[in-house]
Formats: sequence, structure tokens, C-alpha cells
Amino acid sequence: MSIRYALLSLLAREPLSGYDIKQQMNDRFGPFWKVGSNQVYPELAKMEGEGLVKLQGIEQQANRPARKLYEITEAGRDALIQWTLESGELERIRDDFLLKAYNIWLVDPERMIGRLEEIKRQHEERLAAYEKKVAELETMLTTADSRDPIAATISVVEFGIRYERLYMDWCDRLIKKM
Amino acid sequence: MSIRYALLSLLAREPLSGYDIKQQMNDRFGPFWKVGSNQVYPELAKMEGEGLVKLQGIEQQANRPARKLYEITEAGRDALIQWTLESGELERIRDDFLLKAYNIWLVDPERMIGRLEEIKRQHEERLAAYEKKVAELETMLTTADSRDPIAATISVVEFGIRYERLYMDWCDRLIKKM
DNA sequence: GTAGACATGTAACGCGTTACATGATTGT
DNA sequence: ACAATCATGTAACGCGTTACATGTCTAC
Repeated sequence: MSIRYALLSLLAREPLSGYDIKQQMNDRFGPFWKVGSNQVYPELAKMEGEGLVKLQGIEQQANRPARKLYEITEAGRDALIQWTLESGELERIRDDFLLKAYNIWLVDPERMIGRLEEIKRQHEERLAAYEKKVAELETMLTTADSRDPIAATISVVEFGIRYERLYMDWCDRLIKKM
Repeated sequence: MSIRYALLSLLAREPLSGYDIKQQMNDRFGPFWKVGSNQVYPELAKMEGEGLVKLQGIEQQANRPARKLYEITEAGRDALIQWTLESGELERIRDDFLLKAYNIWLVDPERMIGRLEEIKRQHEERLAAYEKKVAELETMLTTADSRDPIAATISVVEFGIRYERLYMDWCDRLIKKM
């Protein structure tokens, strides 16, 4: 039930094809969300049937496969707004490595330190990607308005930046304790 | 493939019944992991077949249903250690509210502030629960040894504490920006 | 007598992941 | 010739969630 709103969140900003949506999810927001084409295409069709999106037209560029461009409808925007304001239960932090950390007492300290350093490095990479992304987005930001979609994107990526720093810090503390 | 290791992580510390495992997961570690009985019982049976756990015995207390106590085997402990040290891809931060934040530009600021305050309160509750848990665990900690399973549990819960603080802080910043 | 904890399971459903299928064009 | 990108889809599988089924005992 959530992928639906992920698609709507993107379509609320601009008309897109199924392929575009998949790209934006997996390339730009890979570390946050991911979708497979098996989810995108059927879900778009389903939402079209429910009147949440509609086919804006089929773009046919020379020597290129046809692109089916979808746009959000009034009803789709309303559904998205309602979902955004809806309350729900808090999510779990389901990170496998946290479960692995639960077993540090079992394993060889030397090898665990190696793993922790590797994890830290991976989070450092993500951090760098997020920071680059924010810098890029800030140049696009003309108004300091909270109604600007780019400002919303920056806020989300900033969460990511803080999260990665927290993770790296936690790894450091664990390494010291080993 | 991950629930299996969650069960083994608990069984590596003490023999437990399926019911115990479910309770520990959902009560103590609810915000981190959760399992249903449908996953616990069949998985235990499967792991018994594979020799990762074995039935220690059936505890029959007066006027109580029989409890099937499982203990981890040598092979189970080895599998758990191997998994703990294994590399893998980084997890995604799949939190629905982050996706909702992506749509703040669409919604009424007043109502969004209300939602943000609600979310903050929920995370504050979790934070309090984590802090209580750590205080409780620290009294159980006799040795300052990294080989103590309780120290490992504390480290994981401490991640939770830092995460909840980060989330609350992020909510505050969003509220100010609205 | 009715609700809730204890205890073990099964059934049904939906979501997400990986892989497959098709087909054109561009670059090496 | 071969791989990669663009573009739309389908199939198969596994995991996780909710709900159901069964039965005893304790507390109100």
C-alpha cells in the first residue's frame, strides 16, 4: 500500500513515465527507497483505473521506444495529501547489522573490528553522496519558501546525512569497546 | 533468511521456547524487530531438521501447557558467527514518514506542524523506553567485558537512543521551517 | 462467566526482490 | 559481434503481517 504513495509523491511534482519513476527511485533515492518494474507498471495501471493518475500522452521520439507519460489527477493529489497527514504507527529500524551487533560477544574481536570498519566506510560513502546531493539541490533553490518541493527534498536528504553520521559515530564507539 | 538468524541470536544466549522467542522479540525489542508465531514455529522446526537447534526437552509444569525448549547446537552457533561476520549490502532507511516529509510542500502548514509534533512525541516515548532499558541492563552488567552479551544488547539499544534523538531533532527543524 | 496470559500451531494475503521476455538503438 | 541504455511489461518466489484455530489456567 506504500509503493502507491511513493509513485504519487513523484508524480505530484511532474509527469513521468514508469521508466522515469523507476530511475528516480533507484538512482536518486536508492538508499531510501527502491522499486522494481514489476511494481511500477501494474501499480500505474491500477491507479489509472482508480482515477488517481491519467495517461497524459504517449511520447514518440525518433528511433526511441514509446514513453507512456502519466500525470497525477485532482483525486490523486487529494489521496496523497490525505495519506501524508494520516497518523500511523512508528516504523521499526530494521537494519540487519544491528542484529549482527547483538552477537558481537560471540565473535572474534579482530574480525569484528574489520567488519565495523567496513560498515563505517560504506556509510561514509553514502554520506558523501548525500552531501553532494544537498549542495546540488541548494543551487536549484531560488525561494526560501516551505512550499518549494526542492526544500522538502533537501529536508529528507538532510535526515539521511544525520543518520549516516550517527551510524559512523556508533561504529567508532563499538570499535573502541571491542 | 533473516528471521532464522534473529532466532539463533536469542538462542545463542539461552534455551527458549517458541513462545519465549516471540515475547522477547515483540516486547523487549519491539521497535527493532518483530515476529509472528507463524514464522517462529515453522522456522524452529526447519532449523531442527537442519541441525542448527535441537529440542532440549519438554517442560511440563503443573497446570500449564507443555513448553518445547530449544537450544542452539554447535552447528547453529557456527552458522550464526559466520552470518555475523559476513559482508552484505547496506540496508535502506525505509520509514514511511520520510516519504511523507517529501510532500510537505503540498499540505497545509498548520496541519503538518500538528503531525510533526505527534511524530516527535511518539519518538520521545520510544526514547524513554530505551533509556529505561539501558539503565536496567547496566545494573545487570558486572564485568566491563566486551564478551558479555549484555554489553552487546546495551550497544544496540544505545543506537536506538541516538536514533530517536536524531529523529526528534529533525522534527524540530522541520517545524521551524514550516 | 468472561477476559487475559500461556502455549503451539495453520491459513491467507500482500508486498518486495530477482529474474525473465521483448525489442530498438547506440557505442566499443 | 557484444554490451549498454532506453522502454514496457510478466512470472516466480520468499518473507512478513493479520487473522484464525485450539486448549488450559488465573484473576476479576
